[in-house]
Amino acid sequence: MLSLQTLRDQQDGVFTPACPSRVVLDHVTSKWGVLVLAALADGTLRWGEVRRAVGGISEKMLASTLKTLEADGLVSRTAHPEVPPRVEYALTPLGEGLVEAMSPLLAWVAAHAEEIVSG
Amino acid sequence: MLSLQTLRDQQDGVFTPACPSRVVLDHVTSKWGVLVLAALADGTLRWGEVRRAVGGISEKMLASTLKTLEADGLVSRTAHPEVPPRVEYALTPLGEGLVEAMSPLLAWVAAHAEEIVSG
DNA sequence: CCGTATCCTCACAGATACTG
DNA sequence: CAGTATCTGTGAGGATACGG
Repeated sequence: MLSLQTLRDQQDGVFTPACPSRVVLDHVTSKWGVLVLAALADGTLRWGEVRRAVGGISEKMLASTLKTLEADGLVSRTAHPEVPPRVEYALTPLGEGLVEAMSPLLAWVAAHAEEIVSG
Repeated sequence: MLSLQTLRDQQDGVFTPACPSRVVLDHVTSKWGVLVLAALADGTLRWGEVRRAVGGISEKMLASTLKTLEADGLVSRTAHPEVPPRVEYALTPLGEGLVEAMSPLLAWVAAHAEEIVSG
């Protein structure tokens, strides 16, 4: 099974406290990051659509989560100069790779959530 | 690609605000949860070994993280009645399944961290 | 419609000290 | 060795109001 030790055998010092992977892991596994990325997996969404798709996220946290993901190069933002304004968010190729890597985790959690909370 | 919508098509209401999967997702993607689980993927570890394997985690957070994971049925705790005390932690079958589902994500983050932070 | 700005709070998290 | 106890702060996150 893939363990921390296995990863470190392949890549020296990975996931040690000072390693950048710790920062990326924090972004990716932030409270809302996973859900926003998964929401965009279907394709481009507008701001309000992301908000509804995720559900329960405040405007402030959506803005901040999208900014972090955009700064990380995982999500792209396209503003259309119209009235009323239209802004669209989509996964970058990098973000698509990440969502694929997250998929088994999401599927597992969806499948086992009931078992765990009732357990 | 696996999206929120895809998951909801298969399982009505999953990952909506009131769904238990949100709680499980929070536990699993907590700051230290991922790293502790990955550390245990190699096999049984003693308290101090987990602490060293993860790196940078305080005693308080290790205790609290292990408790949450144990309560979720993902990690088992075995206290050996010896002096000095010896306590061992291991993944349960459920936890092993979770770690397998997390593996692609960890591998992806390890592979792309540098690329992301350097922007 | 798509955000910013502001204020507030509470639980996450670190540091330190101590115990069976 | 394997924790618990306590104190403290920081910032993630929510609510509300407002602006382009």
